[in-house]
Amino acid sequence: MLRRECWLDGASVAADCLYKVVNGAVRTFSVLRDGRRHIAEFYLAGDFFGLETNSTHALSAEAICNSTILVIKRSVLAVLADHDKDIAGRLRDMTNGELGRTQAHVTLLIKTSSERVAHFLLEMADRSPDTSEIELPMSRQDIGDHLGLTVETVSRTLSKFDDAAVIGRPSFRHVTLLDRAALERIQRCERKA
Amino acid sequence: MLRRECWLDGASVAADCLYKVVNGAVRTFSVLRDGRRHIAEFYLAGDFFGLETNSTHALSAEAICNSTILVIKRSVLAVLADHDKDIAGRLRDMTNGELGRTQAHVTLLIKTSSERVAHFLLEMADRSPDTSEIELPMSRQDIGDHLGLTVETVSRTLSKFDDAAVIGRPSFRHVTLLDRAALERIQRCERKA
DNA sequence: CGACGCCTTGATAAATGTCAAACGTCGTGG
DNA sequence: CCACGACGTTTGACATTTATCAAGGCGTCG
Repeated sequence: MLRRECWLDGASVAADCLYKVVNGAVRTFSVLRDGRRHIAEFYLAGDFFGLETNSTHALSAEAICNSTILVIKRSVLAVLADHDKDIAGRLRDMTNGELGRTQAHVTLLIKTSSERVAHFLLEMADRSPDTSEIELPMSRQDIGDHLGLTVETVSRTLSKFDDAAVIGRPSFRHVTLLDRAALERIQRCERKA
Repeated sequence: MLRRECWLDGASVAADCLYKVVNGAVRTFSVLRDGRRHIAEFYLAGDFFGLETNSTHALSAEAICNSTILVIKRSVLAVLADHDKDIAGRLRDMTNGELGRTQAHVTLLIKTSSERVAHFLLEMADRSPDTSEIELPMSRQDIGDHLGLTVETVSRTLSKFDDAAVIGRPSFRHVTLLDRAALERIQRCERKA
């Protein structure tokens, strides 16, 4: 179990283990030479991370609040998977899911700032216990680094949504979805083919 | 075997099969409601595609020149994988590789236009038989849709590289890397952590 | 030779980033 | 308990990047 601000170096530790967020929140990220940081994904309670075993583009991981993390040795998992088809299948499904989410994120990054923020809010809402009340564990900076936007743009976009009564902001880290349909209209994008 | 401009609907066909490019080139893509298109990946001779089995964000595929495609039924593959650990392992490695490439592409999309184009050229060069002579099977529009840029920006960036004697352009679809180090400097970005 | 498609280039506009300042919130220490 | 300071957030003015619109060039194929 790991506690707040524990840090996992992408190059050394991550590839060796699989992790499960028991409670709290984790971000996986990479830092560019010039200091820009990209947050690949946020993982909330119940999520698994560390699935990517590709060595060249390994990500690092950090807890963003007090968190409890379950660590699973890959070597142990491999043995289990060899004997249990169900475990192997679930591993495969998780990797496929991660691939799908990553591809969706790629699509997200070619959109406008409003579309990105709307998508992010809807996604967070869907992952929350209450689908219209969002407790954000991450800062605006984190959101920006995840969406490929600056803090200022994230903040301005949220203000715009607030002005349009699409969301409410009882506090910095707490967002209320007032008009989900509007958000979905803004985030509009994906089509069958 | 499929011929030029054959089209695979992401929703129906793709999830059922795995494909191998015997020769030619294929693009996987999704189209947004407003007409914007995003090309997820280009696949050249020897590459496999159709690994993503995630239903919600399924991609479509198209050949971009005369191509020969090998089609592998997933149901058959599953049976083979059950009996042959080697096949299962290779499937897993391919999926992991795809995940890594997709994550790298996400990182790419937060960079500037020059960095994106430089990265693209280096990647294509590495996948070419001759690592400094690139035959591009795709149009500028395709490159733009892959990098999240407009045709004009792609063209201007190439012209800039040309002016700086970083690349040569004997013809539209043929690029020569004159100064690989410069490209790598431009594309500079990823750091260990 | 001419038409068409693709590519390049230029002028302009829109979106987002940068820089700077003010505001709130929260934790700390007087 | 209140005052202060640090930090995260918001907002504004301005700069830069990239998209958009428009025109012209080049190459290919009928």
